Amino acid sequence: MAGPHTARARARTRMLVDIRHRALRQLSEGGAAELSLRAIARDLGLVSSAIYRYYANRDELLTALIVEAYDDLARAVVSADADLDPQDFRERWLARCRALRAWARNEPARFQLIYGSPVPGYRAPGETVAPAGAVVLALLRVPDEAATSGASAARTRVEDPGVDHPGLRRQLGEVAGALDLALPAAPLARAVGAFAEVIGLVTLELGGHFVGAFEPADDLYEHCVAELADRMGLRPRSD
Amino acid sequence: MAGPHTARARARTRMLVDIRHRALRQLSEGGAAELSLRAIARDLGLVSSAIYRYYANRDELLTALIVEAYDDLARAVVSADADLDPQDFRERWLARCRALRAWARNEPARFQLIYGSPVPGYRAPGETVAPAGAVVLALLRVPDEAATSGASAARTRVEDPGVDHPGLRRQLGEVAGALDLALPAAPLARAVGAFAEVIGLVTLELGGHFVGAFEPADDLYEHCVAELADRMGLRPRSD
DNA sequence: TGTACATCAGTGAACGCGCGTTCACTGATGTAC
DNA sequence: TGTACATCAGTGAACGCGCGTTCACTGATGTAC
Repeated sequence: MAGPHTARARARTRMLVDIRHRALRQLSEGGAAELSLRAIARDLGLVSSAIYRYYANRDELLTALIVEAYDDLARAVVSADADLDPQDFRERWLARCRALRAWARNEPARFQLIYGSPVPGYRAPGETVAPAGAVVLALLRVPDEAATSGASAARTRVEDPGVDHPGLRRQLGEVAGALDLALPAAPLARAVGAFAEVIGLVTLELGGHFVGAFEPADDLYEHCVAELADRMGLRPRSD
Repeated sequence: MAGPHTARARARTRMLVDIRHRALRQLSEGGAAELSLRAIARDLGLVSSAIYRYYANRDELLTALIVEAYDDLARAVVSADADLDPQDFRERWLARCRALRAWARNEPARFQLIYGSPVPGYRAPGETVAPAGAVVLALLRVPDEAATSGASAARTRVEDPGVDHPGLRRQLGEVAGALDLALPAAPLARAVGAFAEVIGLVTLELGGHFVGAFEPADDLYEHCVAELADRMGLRPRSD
């Protein structure tokens, strides 16, 4: 990351940032399909072809934006519980869920970029997989730590019906391995379902599906993520 | 719907259908942002301006496609349990959830049109609200009927913590009124959460977020909607 | 410290493409008497 | 049953716009000796 400290190198880094910055403005105004290299160049006072000194083509810029969005979101979620008691898994879960929604509402275009409709003509390269995983992990880490830390895990495991289907058990095992999670199959499946519900709630809210029904959706979201905490056996102040 | 039965009227109806049909093909190839009136005209062997005899502009065509997508999806979901025992609420819930996913996988572009990122430059008119409600209703009807039919409702209501927040209770009451549901606040909130999870799971699957993890996602989906059934107290063969 | 050469950001013109929408028009279909 | 008029589907040209990408180029910045 250090790189050469010539004036030219510094100017280049800055230009790369400026390009992404203008690109984000465009995203927020018209979605990923409207993203235009020519418009970015225009905004920056450059001739349209100059952009190609920085990004080889439109897809490369999109990939950079997607990776950065995943990174930012994961960072926002992970840091949301920094000031909380690490053993208070329930409050940590709630804080992280709130952070996800807050980020999405603050940057709806970036949320749609990663969890919305696929961008027409864009094929996500492999390099987006790891950053995407970081977001899931940021949420699943909490029930995972709760499970390994004892108390709540024991309770849920007793009455747990388990995961019937062997294919799903295998998939869950591999996911646990890849994300370095210790959660057994059943609670892991439950956590994945919880993640999907969180994404679903935010998607519906941003898509205007709660207009005229849950508006604002604050209380609904709060209620739902609390219930998800219940479902995952996250009790307050486990000691 | 009958209208005049002249040759001209029949030709017009057919043309309207053909236009939407070609539009759907385009959607499935490039998403809503790529939808082009000129391309549709070209496909149909018309001059570009001829389209305007049928749809006043691009937004009007989009609205027609959106309304039709909601209608189709709602119909697919509602009819999924036609052959089942009406009292077997659990199997009916599973059948309807499976139908929603099957429809979405079969017509991903149409699913994204209604639950994906907002179409740039398009502002949904009021006439899309009712059809959108029909889809939610198609899923929530099952736990609602289960509740009014006795058995399972009694059990859940006893140990139910209820909905704390008065604002949310009011919103839930209004939604219940608008959709003609008898579910009390707490189970209704749970059902809305379940709907969000279903939409979230399908969104994640279509968005490629399960690639390399839950692929295929059949078992995960099956497991999650079964757990949602448990959560809503939908037991098999309630009698 | 100064010079010769290599790097590379930015230019400007061009290629070839697509879009939504308007408008005056032709000619076939439908309606009223 | 036949005629006069109104309706309306489809034409073709045009307006004004935007896009991604390539290419040969100029001139400033950086590097090696």
